[in-house]
Amino acid sequence: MSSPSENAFDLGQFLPYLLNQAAEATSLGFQPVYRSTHGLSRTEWRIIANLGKFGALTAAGICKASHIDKTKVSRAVAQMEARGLLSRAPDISDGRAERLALTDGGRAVFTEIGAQAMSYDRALRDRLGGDATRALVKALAVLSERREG
Amino acid sequence: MSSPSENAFDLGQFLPYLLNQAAEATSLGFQPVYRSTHGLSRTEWRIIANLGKFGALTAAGICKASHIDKTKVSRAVAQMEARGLLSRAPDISDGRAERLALTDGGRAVFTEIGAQAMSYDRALRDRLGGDATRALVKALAVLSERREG
DNA sequence: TAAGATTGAGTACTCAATCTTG
DNA sequence: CAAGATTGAGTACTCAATCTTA
Repeated sequence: MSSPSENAFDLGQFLPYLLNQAAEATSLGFQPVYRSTHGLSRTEWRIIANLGKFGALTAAGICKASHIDKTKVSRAVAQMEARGLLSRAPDISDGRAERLALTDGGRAVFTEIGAQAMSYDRALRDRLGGDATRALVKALAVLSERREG
Repeated sequence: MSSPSENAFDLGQFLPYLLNQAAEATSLGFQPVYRSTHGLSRTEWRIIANLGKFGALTAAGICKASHIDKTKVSRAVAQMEARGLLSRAPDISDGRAERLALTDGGRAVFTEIGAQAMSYDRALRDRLGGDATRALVKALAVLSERREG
């Protein structure tokens, strides 16, 4: 009765925990690429990835696309502008917003890290195999749906 | 040629990013249970879950079991002791270590949050279905394997 | 008044250094 | 000197408040 009960909660079978472990393991495995080589934080790398994909965005657009907090984006963008990775221009249609875009240097970083990211991703998918990868991606999409609350 | 290329990196198909999105969505969904109701951080809740499962551990044991950083554990444990959730006792066999265990109050918290966690987990698995859940858990285990490096 | 964006204050995290015991 | 555990300093995050324009 007082021994480890099969009715007791086991963190090791809790999906949010298992998801976090896999997310951290795979994120840490890729971290050296943007961190050691380019001195970027994960937030900065994600902003570069979004600007590289969409071409130009406002800060709010980056927030929506990446689910990064607006204060993180604001501070990261300021530093990335100072480092010459992106440029800011007033938004023609909305005086409150600013149009953010990668500079040539930022695009070069995107191209280089992006290539390594695709290679890293392929390696992960190879480890899983095609069927398991498809099943995983589908499950993650279901779990990522934002519920009202 | 300069339009969004199909050869360019897409964060939305990058497994570490997708894993992070799902991990955050599911973690945030459960957060109110330990945070609002008991004023616990995720680290504190994880420590309770580990002590609840294993009965008693040293700080290093918690680190190994949960992959939480040792300084996080040290500071969380100090605060949890002050709040009466766990107790410390000198380890008989090793004068450097301390044996950590839940108090009656800590066990009550574990029982209550644990029950809600199992319910939350069941709901997630129901959303996925049995086959998808099994495939997901297996894939997460593969991706969580710590690689040398 | 709301939305885009920034700032300030408090908290928490990260990394190295430290203390104690094996 | 290595291992368990804690502490300090610097950085980053979180949440509320603020500023400007729609």
